[in-house]
Amino acid sequence: MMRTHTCGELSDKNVGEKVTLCGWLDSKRNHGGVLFLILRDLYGITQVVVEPKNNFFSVAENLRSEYVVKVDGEVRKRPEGNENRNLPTGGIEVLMDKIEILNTSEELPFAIAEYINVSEETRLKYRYLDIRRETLKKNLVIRSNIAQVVRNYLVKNKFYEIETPILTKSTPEGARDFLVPSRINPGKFYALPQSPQMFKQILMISGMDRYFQLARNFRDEDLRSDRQLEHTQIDMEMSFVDEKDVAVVVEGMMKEIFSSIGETIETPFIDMEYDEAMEKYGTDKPDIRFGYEIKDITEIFKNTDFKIFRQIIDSGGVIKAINAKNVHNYSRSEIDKLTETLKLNGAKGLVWLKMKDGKIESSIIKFLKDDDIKNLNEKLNITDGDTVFIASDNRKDILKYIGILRNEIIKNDKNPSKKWAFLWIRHFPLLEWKADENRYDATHNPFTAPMPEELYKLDIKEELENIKSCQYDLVLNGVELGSGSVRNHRKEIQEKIFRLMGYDDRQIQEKFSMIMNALSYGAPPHGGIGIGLDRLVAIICGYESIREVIAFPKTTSGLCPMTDAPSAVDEKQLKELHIKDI
RNA sequence: GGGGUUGUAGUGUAGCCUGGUUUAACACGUCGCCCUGUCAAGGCGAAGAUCGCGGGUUCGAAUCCCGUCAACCCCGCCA
Repeated sequence: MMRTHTCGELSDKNVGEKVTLCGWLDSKRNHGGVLFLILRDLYGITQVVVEPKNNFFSVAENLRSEYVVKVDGEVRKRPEGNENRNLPTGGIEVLMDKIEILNTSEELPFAIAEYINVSEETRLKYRYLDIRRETLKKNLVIRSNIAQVVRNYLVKNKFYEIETPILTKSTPEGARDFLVPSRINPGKFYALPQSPQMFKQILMISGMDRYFQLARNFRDEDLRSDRQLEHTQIDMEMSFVDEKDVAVVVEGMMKEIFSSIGETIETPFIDMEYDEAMEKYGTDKPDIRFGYEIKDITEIFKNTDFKIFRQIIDSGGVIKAINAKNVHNYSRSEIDKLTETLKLNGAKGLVWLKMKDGKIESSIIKFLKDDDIKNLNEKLNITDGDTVFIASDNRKDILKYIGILRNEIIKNDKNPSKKWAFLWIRHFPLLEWKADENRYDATHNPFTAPMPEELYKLDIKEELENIKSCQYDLVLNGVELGSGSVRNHRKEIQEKIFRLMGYDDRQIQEKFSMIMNALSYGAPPHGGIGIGLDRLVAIICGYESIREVIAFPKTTSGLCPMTDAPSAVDEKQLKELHIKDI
């Protein structure tokens, strides 16, 4: 072994031992006589002392930042009063005998220290230096630990880890595929998987009973702080299950993950119908660490003289309100800012009402009768300091606007009721009408099964958009962590859904032959879920951006500043792939 | 595809709105000298930027305008 200890493990117990440490020179403090070297590796930092009489003093004195060194020495207690209590190894130091330079380093673009601010672009270009820093290093360790907890848990619960192909068939559904030209088959392409969806279902049909994989999914769509071209999913599928069975497995897994980082979460998670979530929170991924329920107040204004509400109500629209309670009276400029945000998203305006020093103030105060205020108070429980926001529009758009509004209010609330708020959103609509393409589309994926009691609606045209499905989303603190469903295991139902989506028999055969064929040979009832590992780890580590928990992420334009990918390729390569140069 | 914000020594920022005392400032880092108990060590000194790139307006542009590239955020998109 090159080293006897790491830089993070020596303590009082080792005093008197001869040790050898390897690491990077974090910093050097030269006092003209005594010289301190701070050695760093993954595990921590250790102080090395070099005395002037040491034969290697001049070697040590001339070290530069991030030189890689091997130090032989003796562990000794630091002199009285010179301990560093902020450091696990701060009680001891290594009195150097000998030093060997294993490698040198150029001057760094930025110091390996937490307190140095560096732009994300520079961090990505020198990712290997960024990872040497404490934060990113810690994030990657946490991520690895979580992945390990997941594997252990699933294996313990009789899941088998099975790899599915990265080179697979392009599917017409969903996101844009990444295509890989086939050299051997001119003019043909593989696609990188958007998810192992069909393969995992086929593994159930294969009788593997329970499958999982930490699967990489690829989507050629624009990036965001919570979206990369490739992301990792905890992908799983189970046979002979209903939605509750899947939930039990996932909840158990989350419990173990959180307990591994010293956190407690409550199970079972809250169940919420999709319709209820939309009605109460205006979104299918509500952050229920906060209240701020949306209330329908259309009834209160049914006889109003306020022109805008009048028109909305007369044309079948609705009026909804949120009481921003326990925040503070919003100032005029804060309200203006909120209004601006809503308008950017297409809303027409925002009405406000607040109670200040026991008096009601409002942008529509002259239209409010005493009865209106009484009714509003009953519905919204308005007390001093509250600001109520009221928006109106048609039934469809209002939910979006009021959902955005609620999110803005949440941002101003620093007091969540709890740290981790998990919930299941259940029974999404199965189909939605796509007017521009003149067909129905699966709201989730085409393999999601309708709820058994809704099956008959598949044959009633007027009911198609009302069919509830066995789809469930897992939401944590307002973030969509994962999505799953009980699948169609009966071929004729799957066929019916494809037809509603506008595919004829020939297209079904062409595009989905593998799953359709497999479904005809005794497919068991099955269901599963895919949970975004990047998002999960990001939330746990306290980030909005998943780039902070990915070792080598891409920028928002899909570039990698470190490798310079994507890049141009040789003409020869293109020729082999039968691709014409552009 | 669209909108917004940003781009100034190695790093992070100020200056830009209101063009000229700017010889572009500050902090950290780097380099040199001093210093025997520091730990984001300290003291003294030095080097380092044609202000993302291209064009325009102007007597004069880091500063105003247009274009372009890149980063970040958002909409679309993401079953």
